[in-house]
Amino acid sequence: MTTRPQLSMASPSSPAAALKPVLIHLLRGASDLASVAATHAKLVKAGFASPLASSNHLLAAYCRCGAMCCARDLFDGMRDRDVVSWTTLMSGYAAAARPRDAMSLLRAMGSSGVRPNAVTFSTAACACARLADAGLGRQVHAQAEVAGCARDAVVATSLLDMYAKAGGVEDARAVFDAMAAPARNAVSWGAMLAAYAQNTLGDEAIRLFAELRTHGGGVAPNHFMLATVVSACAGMARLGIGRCVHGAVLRLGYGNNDVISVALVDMYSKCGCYEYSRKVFDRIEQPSVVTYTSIIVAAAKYGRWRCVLTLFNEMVDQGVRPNDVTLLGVMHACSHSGLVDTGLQLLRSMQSKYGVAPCPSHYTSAVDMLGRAGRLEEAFELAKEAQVEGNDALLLWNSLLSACRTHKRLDLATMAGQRVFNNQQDVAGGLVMMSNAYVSAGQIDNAAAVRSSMRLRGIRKDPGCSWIEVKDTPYVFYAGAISCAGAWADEVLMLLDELESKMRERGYRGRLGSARVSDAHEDEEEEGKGVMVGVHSEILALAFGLLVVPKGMTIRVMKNLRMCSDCHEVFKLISGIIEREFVVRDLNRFHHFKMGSCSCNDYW
DNA sequence: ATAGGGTTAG
Repeated sequence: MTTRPQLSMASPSSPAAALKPVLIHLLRGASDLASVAATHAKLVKAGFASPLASSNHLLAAYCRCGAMCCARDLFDGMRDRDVVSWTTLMSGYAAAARPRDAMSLLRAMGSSGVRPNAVTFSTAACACARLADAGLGRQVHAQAEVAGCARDAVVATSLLDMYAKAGGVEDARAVFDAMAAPARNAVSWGAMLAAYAQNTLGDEAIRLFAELRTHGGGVAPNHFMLATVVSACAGMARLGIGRCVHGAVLRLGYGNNDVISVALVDMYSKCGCYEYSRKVFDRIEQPSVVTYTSIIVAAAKYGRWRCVLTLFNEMVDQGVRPNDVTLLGVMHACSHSGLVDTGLQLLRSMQSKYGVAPCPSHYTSAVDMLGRAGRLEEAFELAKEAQVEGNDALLLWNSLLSACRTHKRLDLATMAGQRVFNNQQDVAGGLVMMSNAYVSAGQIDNAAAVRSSMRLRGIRKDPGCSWIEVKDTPYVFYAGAISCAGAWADEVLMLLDELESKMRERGYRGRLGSARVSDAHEDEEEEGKGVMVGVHSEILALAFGLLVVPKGMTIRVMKNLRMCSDCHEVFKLISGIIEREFVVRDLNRFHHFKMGSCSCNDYW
């Protein structure tokens, strides 16, 4: 930021009183520490440093620069402090990712006798949101209620957001419901939509969006809401509704909004329609880092590495500097296409070439690609070199464990498993990996032991499920449970029998449904309830899709976990037997099955 | 003067 010479050159002959508004104006426009400090000096010289209003402006200016030490020194030296002084400093701490300091300031404020106002409560709620601490947030809520501020639109919206970010969607909704309808403005509707979307309640987000249009009391959808709803559709892979929302985006005149375009690119790619993603991207006039990244990530999901590298080079040529997410997307593309050395090179050169330091996720991606390629010793060395901690470490070592499983390297799996256990974090994923590694090595007893220790310790993993959208309605399938097919259940079974025998003729040796131990990668709670014990959810969803999706239409199956190698083989075989195309969305990529093969070329 | 919501990655 530059200072404004025409303002700093206030006439020396002007009376001091005239200087004050000029200096205050300077402060309000300043966002760099040097000019704030310079103006501070001038204020002191002119004798205005101590009056409350000037100090508050200075305080706000220091907070805007993120110079929290300067802000604190100033605050501590102030003779008088009013609610604005306290609130300004609190808000500075919250914005500087120091929510704990903001909250201790709230307590100190209480004992100093200055009464908080609506802005103070809103700021405190924001700090609690950053801490994701609903307990502390509830105390703020209670204080605001007592002070009569809780119905204030801004306070209520901040509290709503706080509950949502602390995982209490019901509490967030209660705050929303308690707001009088006229108090609900575009921001509160947007915050409630985001609350659902961020807590993976996409259906609720879509329902609320519909409610806005019928009972919104004149509040029009804005770009915040549209981006949120599109992202909710992406999360649930709901192509039908996603296209409707895209229509609304265009009708409302937001077709040129970058943030919405990014959400649309992501939505179409997660719905299995890369071509639509491409169309949305091609309409963007001046793609930014984020828009380039969204299409790179989309192409990476489809294993289109040539496309990814072309886009990446084009972006760099255009002078758009890649960020950490872009580079991760390119690395994923390398990983999913077997371009191990290109990917590793990128990891080693990202700092010098693009000024981006490798994050834990970049190391995880690199470990993943080495692991897939069977270069497990290198993967292990790199994992150690990365020196990551906490949840990041879990992801990293899990990735290695998964590779150990695929390549039946129990020796390394045990060492990697140890690293997972050493992390005091959520270990469910690691334990499942361990159990699967034992299964692959034929050590069924050990696998069972890990599983039962999980049950004893009350550790659960999200059950694996697959779903398919038919005429805008999602049908969700769990392993072994055919009841989801409703009236079609019997026909699903018959079709699976028929397919199994046809696959046999082509050399398939497995079984689609039986109590196989290798099914351990999916939840077995449904065991016994279904007619076909052990049949994987994606196979059920596919069979259902083959029956109900009209011929000629691509069948799109979504899955919340990664597809297992058995199912991958089965899907390839089925696509060769039946002349239909189907797309499976994995946890992290797409598989397009056609005439007996898959777009991933078995790299996954 | 001080305050509230959104996109890409996992």
